[in-house]
Amino acid sequence: MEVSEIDEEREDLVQRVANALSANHGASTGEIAAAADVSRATLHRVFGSREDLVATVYGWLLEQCDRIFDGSGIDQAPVLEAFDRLVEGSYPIAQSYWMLIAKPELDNVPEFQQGMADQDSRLEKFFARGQAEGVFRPDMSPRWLAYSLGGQIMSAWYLVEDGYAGALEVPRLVRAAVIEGVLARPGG
Amino acid sequence: MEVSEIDEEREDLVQRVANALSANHGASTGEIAAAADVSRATLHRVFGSREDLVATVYGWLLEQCDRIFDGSGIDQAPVLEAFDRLVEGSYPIAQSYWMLIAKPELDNVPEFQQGMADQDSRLEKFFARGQAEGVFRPDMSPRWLAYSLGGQIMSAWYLVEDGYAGALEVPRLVRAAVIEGVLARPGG
DNA sequence: GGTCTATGAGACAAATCTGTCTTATTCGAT
DNA sequence: ATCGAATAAGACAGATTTGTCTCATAGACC
Repeated sequence: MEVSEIDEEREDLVQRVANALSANHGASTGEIAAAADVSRATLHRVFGSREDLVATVYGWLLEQCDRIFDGSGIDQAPVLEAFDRLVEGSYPIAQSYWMLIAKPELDNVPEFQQGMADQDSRLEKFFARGQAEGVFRPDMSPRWLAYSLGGQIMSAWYLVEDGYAGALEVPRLVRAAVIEGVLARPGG
Repeated sequence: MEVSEIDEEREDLVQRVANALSANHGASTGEIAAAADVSRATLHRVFGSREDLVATVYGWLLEQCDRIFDGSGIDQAPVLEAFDRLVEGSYPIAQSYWMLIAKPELDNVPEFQQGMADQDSRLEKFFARGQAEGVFRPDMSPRWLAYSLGGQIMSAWYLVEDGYAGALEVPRLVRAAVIEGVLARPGG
């Protein structure tokens, strides 16, 4: 058994646990284990206590977010191209990431507070860059634009979850709604 | 003690319990009681079991939503006027209402499923009406526009919660972001 | 085949949560 | 001042959850 396979299995497990926790924040270790398709004993062997498990999942989500931001070229790629890649990349973990925001379980863990603040700042800088380049309107704070995008991606996740759109439509829908707005335009 | 005062106190209590549950979905009755500033005994006397308590809060939130929709003139008022009142009215309960969406606790209670489906449909109809009147762009489904607005209001709630905007700015911010979009326009 | 490792199943005590009760206190009304 | 209703505080048993342990099984590797 190779090391990379171990890692892959472990990451798959973390992913499944994250999904289980996202779907039901207060799930017991028994429910999490069932949803992740492992025994409760294995869950404890791998992650330790429930608190450790949650911390591991949170840390993993923050790492995922970092990778998605990196991969989208958020810091240097042309703004509108990065925007599309950002939406496409972050949409799958939208619900899980929202759990980070909504859950106060780890409010007293400075590491996670800092990690989330860093993600927020990075997205805020992206919109500030877009404004400086004249792409985004300058009369709303980059912070609000960042929050707004996050909410749209979350909404798109639920739209797909509820069966009203396909996953492949998400980038188009979010782009149209966020970038262009919902107003009908005589000019097209 | 008059009846109306009893009702007011009860409703205040429900409000505080809703806030406590919104801030921490998995809160124990002890935590909820502490957050609502009553004893755990009173909580049980008033609401019954924990499950009954959650059901009461959920029902109350759905009623609130109905009242806000009614008050905004969602079904008949001029679209853009209703839009502003909708945002302004629903913003305070945004986080609480999101709890309804995110929590599967009452998935097996048809009453709540129906109530939420009704709210969704009502908001969807609003956007369909706006499209029919030529106010909203017709190339995105009303369902997506409804979800999108919900996400924006949620984002605005967090923006205020985190101290990056004042409550009074919310209608303007949401209106600008949703209606007009974030793109800079040569035409202003 | 034999061995080693990881896992699932189940049991178990400790901790936590829930629902109920009793008692004392507070507050308003008379 | 006294009464009565509502509450807070605390105790309590039962249920649930958690963390740990043991044992049996399945699969990888020699």
